[in-house]
Amino acid sequence: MIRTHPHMLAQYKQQHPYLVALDSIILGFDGETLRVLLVKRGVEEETWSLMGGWLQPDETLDQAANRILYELTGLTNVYLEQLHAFGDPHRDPITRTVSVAYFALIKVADDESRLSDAYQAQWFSVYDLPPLLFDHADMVELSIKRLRYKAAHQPIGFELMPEKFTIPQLKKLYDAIYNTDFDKRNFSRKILSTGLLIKLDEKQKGYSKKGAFYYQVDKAKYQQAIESLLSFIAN
Amino acid sequence: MIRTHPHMLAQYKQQHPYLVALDSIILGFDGETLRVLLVKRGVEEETWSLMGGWLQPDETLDQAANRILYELTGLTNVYLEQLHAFGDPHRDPITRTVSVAYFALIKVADDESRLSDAYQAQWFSVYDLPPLLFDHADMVELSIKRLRYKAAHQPIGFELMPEKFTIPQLKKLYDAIYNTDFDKRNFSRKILSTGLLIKLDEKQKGYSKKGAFYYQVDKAKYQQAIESLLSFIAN
DNA sequence: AATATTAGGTGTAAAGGTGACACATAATTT
DNA sequence: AAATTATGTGTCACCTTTACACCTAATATT
Repeated sequence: MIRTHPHMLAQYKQQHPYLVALDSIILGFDGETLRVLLVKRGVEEETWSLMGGWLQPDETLDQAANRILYELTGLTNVYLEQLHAFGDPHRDPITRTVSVAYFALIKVADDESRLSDAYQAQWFSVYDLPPLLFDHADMVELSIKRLRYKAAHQPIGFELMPEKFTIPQLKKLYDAIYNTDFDKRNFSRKILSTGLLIKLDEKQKGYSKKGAFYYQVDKAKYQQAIESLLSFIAN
Repeated sequence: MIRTHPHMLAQYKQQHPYLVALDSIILGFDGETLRVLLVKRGVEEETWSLMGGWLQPDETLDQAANRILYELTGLTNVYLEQLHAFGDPHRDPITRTVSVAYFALIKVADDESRLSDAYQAQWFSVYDLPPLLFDHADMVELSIKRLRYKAAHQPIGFELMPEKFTIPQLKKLYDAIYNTDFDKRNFSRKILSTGLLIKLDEKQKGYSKKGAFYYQVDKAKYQQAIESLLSFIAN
């Protein structure tokens, strides 16, 4: 039995334990700019940082990341994915800490009201960030890369949209993600050809004269698309 | 100063530290089958496992993964990439351990001779694995998915090829990765159209009657291709 | 009431890439 | 000298992508 192997235990006891933290890059889209949610955590009043917390003894990493996200936003069922583990020996000057970064995509509208007051949370443009704690700027940078990479291969952008949205709104999101200006005609054709959107009868009022039709995601098809992506790649 | 903030330190002291391990999924290709290098580590004589080790106080995660890979294979400058952190509370029954898994792609020819004897290392087909320690089977599974995903979008397959190789050999690698049989004519057209290969004058002898020309990777262009992928995606 | 304005939405044609398939070629074996 | 076997080039139909033009709906202006 491994469980009680004496050499094994000795080998374990020689090792140094470290603190394990989780940090979340919470990305949102306000209709114009790609934004990241930053907080002033507890006692670190001077510096903006990512929302984070410690791994508890009874949790998996995913559970911990979800818990921490919930503590700040009150949201569950959020798109949340492990990004990368950061383990530079000096990344946290107080004590050696390995941080597992997660990135979350949320619908800003959902959020607004529910934000916990305890953290002085605020949305910042990802292209104009304040100085951040530790290596959190690296984490944000990597998350943008990951978002660009994924959004190019998977219909992941919907995670940042409200329940109903227009094609021009979605185009603005992709413009913001890639910092460019896609052709509206080709963009809408490409998006609609995925068959993942359901056109609603309702039009958006106020923003433009003509008004654009609202769409919503066909959740069943969307789920299927995300899941079948891997088999699909291999022809 | 954060460094000496009293509340801060108190907060840190309440936390539980855990052991941090690294495990490497070392993938190779022998010309026919995609293989993973497994070991019988130290005292765990009964079970095959991934090569792994503990994070040392002075190392980054990448450094630790490289060190551990070197200990087994004697190789440096290997394609090595962080895969995922695994942190189920009970994944290691002896004590709570968070393991950061890395996946490595190596040229089997390189390896052969240099393998350390200390670990009883052996290559196994990824499609026919023995029972593995802890959650190592999950790690291997995830690494195959990642490899399939990446190889579909990036010219990463070359990492598994020897310095010079033929197009039919490369096709066999892709056949093995995707468990399929690509059309040789379309495959070679697609590969050559990347402009990443340099044709050599030399032909492979012995394997077939006609013999296939050897190619090698244009390393400058390859490096550029890997790096420029992100900007490239956004048109 | 008529016209101008503005953003939404549809259409189209050229160019490029992909997939399915046939055949010529080089070198070894018989 | 003929047969064999895997290499490597060629072609054609089809689909996707790109670039660009114009019509439309609804509000704003005169």
